[in-house]
Amino acid sequence: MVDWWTGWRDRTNPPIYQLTNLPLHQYHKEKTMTPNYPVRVRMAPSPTGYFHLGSARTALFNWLYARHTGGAFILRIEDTDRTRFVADALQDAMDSLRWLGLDWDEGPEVGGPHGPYFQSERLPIYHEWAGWLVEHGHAYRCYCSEARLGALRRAQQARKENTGYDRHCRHLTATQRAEYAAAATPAVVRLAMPLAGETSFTDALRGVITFDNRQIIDPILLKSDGFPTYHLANVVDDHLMEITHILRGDEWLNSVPLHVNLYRAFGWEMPVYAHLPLILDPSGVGKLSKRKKKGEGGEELLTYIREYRQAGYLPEAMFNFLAILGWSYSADTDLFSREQAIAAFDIPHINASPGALPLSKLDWMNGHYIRQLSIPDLTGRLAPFLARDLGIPVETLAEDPALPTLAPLIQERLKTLAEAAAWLDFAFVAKLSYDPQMLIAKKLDAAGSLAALEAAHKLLAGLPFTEEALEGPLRDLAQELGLKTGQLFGILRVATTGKEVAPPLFGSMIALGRERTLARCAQAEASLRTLVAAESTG
RNA sequence: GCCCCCAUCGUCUAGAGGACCAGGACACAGGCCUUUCAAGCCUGGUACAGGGGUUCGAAUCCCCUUGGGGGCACCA
Repeated sequence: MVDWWTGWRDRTNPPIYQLTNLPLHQYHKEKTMTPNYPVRVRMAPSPTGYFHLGSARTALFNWLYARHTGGAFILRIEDTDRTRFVADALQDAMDSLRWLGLDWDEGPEVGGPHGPYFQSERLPIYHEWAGWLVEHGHAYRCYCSEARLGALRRAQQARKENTGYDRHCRHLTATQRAEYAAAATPAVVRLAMPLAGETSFTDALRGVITFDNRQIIDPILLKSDGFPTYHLANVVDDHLMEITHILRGDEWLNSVPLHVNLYRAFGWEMPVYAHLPLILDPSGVGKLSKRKKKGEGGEELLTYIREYRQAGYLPEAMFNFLAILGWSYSADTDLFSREQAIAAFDIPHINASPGALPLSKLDWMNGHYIRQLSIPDLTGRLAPFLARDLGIPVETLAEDPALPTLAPLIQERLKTLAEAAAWLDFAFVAKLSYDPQMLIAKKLDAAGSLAALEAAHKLLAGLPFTEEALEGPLRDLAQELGLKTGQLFGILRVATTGKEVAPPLFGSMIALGRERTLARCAQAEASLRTLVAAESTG
């Protein structure tokens, strides 16, 4: 067991979050140093919805940083909002994390020395520290009703002033407080922000950032229902859980000065902050997390990890893709393994600028990883998707001897596993249904196509069903008939698969087997005869 | 409205004052291969938002403008 805490304390390099007057480019040189101690980082999802793509990226970066430094990745559940609680959101988050291979060292189901890891189970801790702040004059109880707050806001809006709390309760006298307390008036606890001056901090990606303290008006720390707000809970827990680095979404940047003042009030050492760039909608407009939007082709834009999983993306592709969302592995490739990512991960190569979700790259990347799969692996992964989309029990499918023959035929054609059914349905239906017109080859009529098919049918009947045995004779036949191979094979393709675009012909026929292939030739001949008859009468 | 962040090909990005008339990837276009579709290989086009500085020298540092994003809850 690594004594990370000692290592952290004993580190000789100055902490990079110390305020610096260095110009940014100089600062960037400094920040390249990777901590010479194991970091403690956390992912803190809120169970108010399914696990989002952006959350997964944040989780991944934290996980990579922990693994890179030999540190710890902690999972903490921020379930302090009782009104937005979603029952299966926690399970979804854990499933998504595990699917991506992001294991946590402390947290739900694994425990750890800093528990509990559910904020709803840490209420006494928040009460204790909120009370401490009040006692020491860094916070105060506020008895303002929501009605008063609402009226205040409307008045401010009417006067076109900035909205915000008027600090009414900050100035209560001791006797007034005693009266409220005696009457058991519901109260919240607010942070007493400095009334003037500035708060600065260093973001590991952006350098020093300074805010005017007047911008933040005494935010609520403890709600009247006894639950903490994010601000209190996250500062208290990060300190108590000995978090050293916070990598989180850019949307938190504006509340850092609040957090800084909380750390100061407590007298606690601050962690290193790195605010990750937001992932924008593929159109580049708006952040991804807002709401379901439509993609360019009007298709649903996937936002939850579970949706990507169901759409047939591989976890290894997703991992790789998520890793390039704001971080660059190297100047000349986007493809890398989990191990390579761990070895290379660093803060300096995280990009501070927000970017659109490059979904076409995900498709390419997923196709790449599908092509890397061994055939047994591929068939194993394909089975649940085919079962789902074809309505066949998985067990039946898993035992189907045709599957290992079919899988390699489409391996290099797939962008997602979910596309498999559309390619392979022909092998799993009793009878094909398709437009007979497709049987007529280019530059041929129905009669000519029929003659070609009959000849091929006859030839096929006497041939062994192997790739080598089929190809030569069929090519020779095309020549004998004075046809291009494309013409003859096209007819056979439609006859056997019912599609003009299908997996390679001979492989498809072999997977189908002699019997079914010949039956489909016969079926196609019947269709063509009808067309011939129609042509001669019409 | 106020505050904060960001700004390189269509998109994601490399870039830490000279190695950049800017490299890679995806996408796109053309070609090769070819039984369809893919895959693969080859080739191609397109970018430092604009304007001022600093410097012998700026994609890189500073300022302004513009554009984009985010935040301003008893949500996280």
